[in-house]
Amino acid sequence: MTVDREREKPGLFGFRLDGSEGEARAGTLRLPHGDVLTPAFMPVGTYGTVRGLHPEEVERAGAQIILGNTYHLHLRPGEQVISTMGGLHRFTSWQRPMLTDSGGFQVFSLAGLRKIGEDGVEFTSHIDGSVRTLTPESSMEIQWALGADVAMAFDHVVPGQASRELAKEGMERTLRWLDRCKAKHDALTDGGDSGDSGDGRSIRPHRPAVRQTLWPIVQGGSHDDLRSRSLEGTLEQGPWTGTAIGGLSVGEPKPVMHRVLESLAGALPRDRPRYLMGVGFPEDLVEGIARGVDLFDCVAATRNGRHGSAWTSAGRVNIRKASNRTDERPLDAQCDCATCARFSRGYLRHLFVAGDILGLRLISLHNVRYLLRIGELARAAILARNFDRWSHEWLRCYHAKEEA
RNA sequence: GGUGGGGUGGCCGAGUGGCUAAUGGCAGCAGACUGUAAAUCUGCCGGGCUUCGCCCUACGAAGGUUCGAAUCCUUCCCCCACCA
Repeated sequence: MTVDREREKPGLFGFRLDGSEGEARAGTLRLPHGDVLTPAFMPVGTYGTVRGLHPEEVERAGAQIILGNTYHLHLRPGEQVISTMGGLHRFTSWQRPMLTDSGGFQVFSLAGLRKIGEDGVEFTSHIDGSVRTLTPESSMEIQWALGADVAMAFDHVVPGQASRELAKEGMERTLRWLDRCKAKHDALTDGGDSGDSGDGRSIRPHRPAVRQTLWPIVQGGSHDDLRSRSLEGTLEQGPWTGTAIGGLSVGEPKPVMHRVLESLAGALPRDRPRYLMGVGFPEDLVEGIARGVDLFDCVAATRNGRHGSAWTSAGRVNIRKASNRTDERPLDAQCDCATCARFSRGYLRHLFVAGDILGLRLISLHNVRYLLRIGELARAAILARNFDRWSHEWLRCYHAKEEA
């Protein structure tokens, strides 16, 4: 069985640098459920599903790893249910690697529904109004029960325009919480046996044991010195198998994001994957890769897809526009996705106007593929030591279209 | 032929004397969306202009009452229901 073979490997978690050019890197991330070739985009599956898409479609689009969300899965169906059902992989029938976000982003996105304190955060559930508490410890317990390959530290995300004072507070709290996350995660990791018979038939409660790693998150808002202190404090608590950069693309101007990435690039461990959380749009991936980022995730592919907005090599396409009514062309003639393989813009527009879910699905699928392909193209360019030229050309064309 | 009900902006449908160019909804047009409270949200949506304002034309048609009418009166046209 796969599981047993993986156990025999020297390590379940690893990262190998396959090539680099400037800051840009190509690598192989080893996780219990398989390898991830980087740079890579990770589709977001908040509720244990990449919204609207069949896991087979997500696989065929080239996704190597997807996300789940602690807060949302805790509210519904609850980690007990998922654990009883054999863990998130088995529950969702996704057998490739998975990563769960800690709920830290919800501290930011559900700002109107939560109260933050040193111990943790109190949320008023948007589902039934009940009060739910998330702490560094409970986030670890939930993620442990979910059993993704990678668990994320519970962090305090502040808005991009946050004052230095607020950004400092969030950053320092994130460091204190990281200490608690690590202690709790270590305890969980050391505490159990594998709990998994490995034959795939066990219906015992799922206990992921050592098959999960914890990644810390660097915060500090738009302030380079805070970012630097955050990274320093984070690495002191290591070693870690990966490092995440959070609190970007939350309202700050793009040049600020680029500057923060540049300021961190030199100090981030070279032999560990770097994950830029919540990013991004196509241009953000290219800009991020150029600044040393290996992993990305973003809801925009599926959300914008559901809203009828597609990324294409000719610029953004709003499929609902009247100009698409009798357009025979695919969304993007250069795209190799299943949507572009057989559907016209005119038909896709019709599906949106008619309100059929197929339209949402097809454009979501296209957008997911579009971002995954950027990772693949960038990787190939880096390995061919052609990334600098490729990325400049790509960005030049991209911005030309934006202005057209 | 009789009786009753009704005709409102592309469609449906509120409004029964001034705050009405006329609530809503749909359709239409455009925009937003970055670790998902989003198949969502926002703006425009009679015509024209120098468009945080002004001017025209408007609630089946014509005429009337009134300072003022989609709203009241008269006649006509059309639709629906029931009765002959």
